[in-house]
Amino acid sequence: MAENMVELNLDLGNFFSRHAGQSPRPRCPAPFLLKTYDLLEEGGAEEDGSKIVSWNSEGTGFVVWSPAEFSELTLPRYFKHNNFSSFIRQLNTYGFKKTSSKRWEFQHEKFQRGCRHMLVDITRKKREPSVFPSYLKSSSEENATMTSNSTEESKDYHELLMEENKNLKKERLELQTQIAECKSLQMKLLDCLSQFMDKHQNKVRKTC
Amino acid sequence: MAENMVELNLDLGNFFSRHAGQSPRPRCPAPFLLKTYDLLEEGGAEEDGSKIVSWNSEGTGFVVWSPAEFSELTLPRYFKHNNFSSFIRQLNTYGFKKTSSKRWEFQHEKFQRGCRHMLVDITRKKREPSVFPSYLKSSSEENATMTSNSTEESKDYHELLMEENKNLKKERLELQTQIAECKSLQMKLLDCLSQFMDKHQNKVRKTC
DNA sequence: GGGAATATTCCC
DNA sequence: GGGAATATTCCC
Repeated sequence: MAENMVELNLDLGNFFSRHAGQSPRPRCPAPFLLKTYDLLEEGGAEEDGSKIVSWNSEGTGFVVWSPAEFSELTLPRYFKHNNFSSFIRQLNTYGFKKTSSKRWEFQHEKFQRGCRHMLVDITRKKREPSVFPSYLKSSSEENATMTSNSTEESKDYHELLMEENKNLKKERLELQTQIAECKSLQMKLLDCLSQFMDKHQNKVRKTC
Repeated sequence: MAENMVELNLDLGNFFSRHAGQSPRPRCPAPFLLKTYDLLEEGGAEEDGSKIVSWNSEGTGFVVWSPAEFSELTLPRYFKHNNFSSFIRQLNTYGFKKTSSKRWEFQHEKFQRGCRHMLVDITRKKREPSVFPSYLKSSSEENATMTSNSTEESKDYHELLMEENKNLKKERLELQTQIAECKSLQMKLLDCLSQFMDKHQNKVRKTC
């Protein structure tokens, strides 16, 4: 059914959110999420009636009933690979949780049957770009000061600093513009003055 | 011929170079380079004798004679896509240069016919992980102060951010001072002008 | 050409 | 599960 769907879902229209600082919510969901959702809608029922992958009974998550067939048959129709582990890696990247030890079931609060629109609320876990390679970081908690106020509500230190810096740069640009205008006006005034000088050379030499 | 070669060239054994800081030379070349080299060895001669892609006559670079066929036939046998532009992007990442405006010819000092072993000397241009999003960077060099003591060893994210923040505030103060001086000078000039006006009211009314 | 986001791979 | 390198895409 979705034979030619693999190359669709180009995320055109992400442009506006991309360079907008703290994009609060992208206009369209990540391709990975759309493909995973669509792959479930399609169902993938086998000839014998068994399923390869499907929503769980409540529609609050999904189950890969046959990882082998899922990898060989389903994945390459939606992605550029047929590795179950790469699929899992993506699920983790987007914050899905494995919710059963007995079967391959995954859930995400915002990934629900019938709620394709909610996918926009699912974002990648952002690894904040650190200057230090992770293997040089101390694993102990001596850095606790940095993460002290733990509530995820308030913007963290980085974001606040970055936001202030962004504003400062904007302000700098405005000030530089002001200075340019100032200097331009100065030139005009000086021109004007020199014209006076020329015309009233003798009389006004010592006025200023 | 190379039907099943696509998934080979896994870079096992790169472990030792990976976590070693400035890995001086990886044990094996990047998959992209091996594939590109191999794809040239294979040749890709057409039925009619024309070539899709080949080494140049000196063996110092290669030419894609038919981008369309190269994209449709060659690329997907070695890579997970059939986009010429993605291939070009990779060439740029590894420092290849387009060496002709008339045909799709590319060269890299270390990419020579018969020298598969030299591929280990070709490395990705490393975007050194910058703390600041590029769209916040001033394009001019006014921030030179920030990278003054250039040794990349010290300073983490917070420190860099705070330092930039501090510098921005200092800069703001300087700009504000400049503006104040500018305005002060303007006032003087205007004063001066008005004195002229007063003194030569009748004569010079239309000079400016 | 290249920056940066997302995808895929590899390893811990 | 997740860090990090490489690959692919998208945009400037």
